Amino acid sequence: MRIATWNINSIRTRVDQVVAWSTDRAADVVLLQETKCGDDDFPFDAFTEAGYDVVHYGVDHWNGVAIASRVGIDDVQRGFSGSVSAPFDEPRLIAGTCGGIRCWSVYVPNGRALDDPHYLDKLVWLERLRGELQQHRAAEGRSIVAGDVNVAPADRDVYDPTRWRRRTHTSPPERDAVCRLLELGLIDHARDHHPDTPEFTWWNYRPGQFDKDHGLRIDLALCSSVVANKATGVWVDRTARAHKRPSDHAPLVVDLVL
DNA sequence: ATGGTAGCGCTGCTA
Repeated sequence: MRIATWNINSIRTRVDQVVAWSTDRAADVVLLQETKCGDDDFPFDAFTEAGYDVVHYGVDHWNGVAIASRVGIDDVQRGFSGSVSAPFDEPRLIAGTCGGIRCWSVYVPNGRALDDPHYLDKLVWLERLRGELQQHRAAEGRSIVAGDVNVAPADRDVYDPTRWRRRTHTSPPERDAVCRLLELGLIDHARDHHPDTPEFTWWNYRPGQFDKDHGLRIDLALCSSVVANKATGVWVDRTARAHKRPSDHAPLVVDLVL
């Protein structure tokens, strides 16, 4: 079983490349973020023709999350449970059960800047995510919570920590919020497998950033212990980022033997 | 200290 997470920065721009990648890599489940379209504009047919079912949660040209699966999708949840006033009403969360694994595709708010109100929104969003995952016991059984978390959990996940100090993605409150997700019992599988040489998942579009590997590890695959124990590998597919018109993120892949 | 690129959609916002 191969599960991937990938912020694709507009599905309409990259549908061919996403479907081809999923097929070429034989991904069973692909958790997508930043589809940047409403449900009516999502290119379902391209996935269906390739053998993938898709569930999508999008409203307009911002955010948007989806799950593509060739092992079925059941019990779909779009967004948070309960009331969904701002800042919890954006399409940043979708869950479904695929091949016996509860899969969560999450797109955490960026935060913009430490002195911007959206930064506080990011913190409360992460706390609500923690509550949602606790309520649904996502750390138990077979679960994976993956996506663009927009937080680099530690300095080793940043190409130049000094340059990134006192900015979003690295601030202590954001990192504490990610720690609290792990305290549920979820496991940052990529960190545990590559503790000394973290693989970045995002690079600024600015020329040279990818080639110099000036990136961040902000896409995470948080696994329940059952799933982590069945994982045989976790890796970032940098070839996707080398595409002639790539997303600014590369896919993060988790391989499991169930 | 600044600006560099990309996507959306049409002017500037978001990342």
